[in-house]
Amino acid sequence: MQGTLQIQTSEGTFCTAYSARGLCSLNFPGRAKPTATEVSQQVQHWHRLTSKTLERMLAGKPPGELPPLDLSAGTPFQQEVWQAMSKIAWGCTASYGDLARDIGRPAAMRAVGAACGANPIPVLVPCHRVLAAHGKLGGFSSGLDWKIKLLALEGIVLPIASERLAVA
DNA sequence: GATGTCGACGTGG
DNA sequence: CCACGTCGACATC
Repeated sequence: MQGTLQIQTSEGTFCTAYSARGLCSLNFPGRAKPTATEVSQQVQHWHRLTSKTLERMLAGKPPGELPPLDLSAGTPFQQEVWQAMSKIAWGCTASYGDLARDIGRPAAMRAVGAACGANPIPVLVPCHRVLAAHGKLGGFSSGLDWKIKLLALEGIVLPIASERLAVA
């Protein structure tokens, strides 16, 4: 670990941690002690990108340039899931089943859900853009209210069951 | 239609 | 073992 830093936002203080490879974790306000350490120039640069990205997203704008993300902490399966997740564009959504199909394990949707919950970098690795099938909200380990807020910021409107029936 | 139960998957406790 | 951020199939009213 190369260091830990904080980001002050209108929503509270986020905590970040960096490895030699890039950003390796991000915590919502209140989920970790706001400690900070001295860091290298390299990490300071990454942290500027992280802060900027977070601010943009909280302002309802697309993320812009991301710092390198170090997902090597997860198991191979989790890394596959997280990588598939990062490919979901801003303002778009996918279901747990979709992700399972993307990584070639159509029956592993439940495991995908578990992997989403283990995501070390929420928001930047957009776990909130993953909904249950048929546009239902699904769950969110760091608090459903965050998921709702983030979706709203991206202009995503949840389909309603009765609407789907009308279309079909 | 609206419910209820079942099995499949990977990981951590 | 079990519990999870799931899902579709099938069974039954």
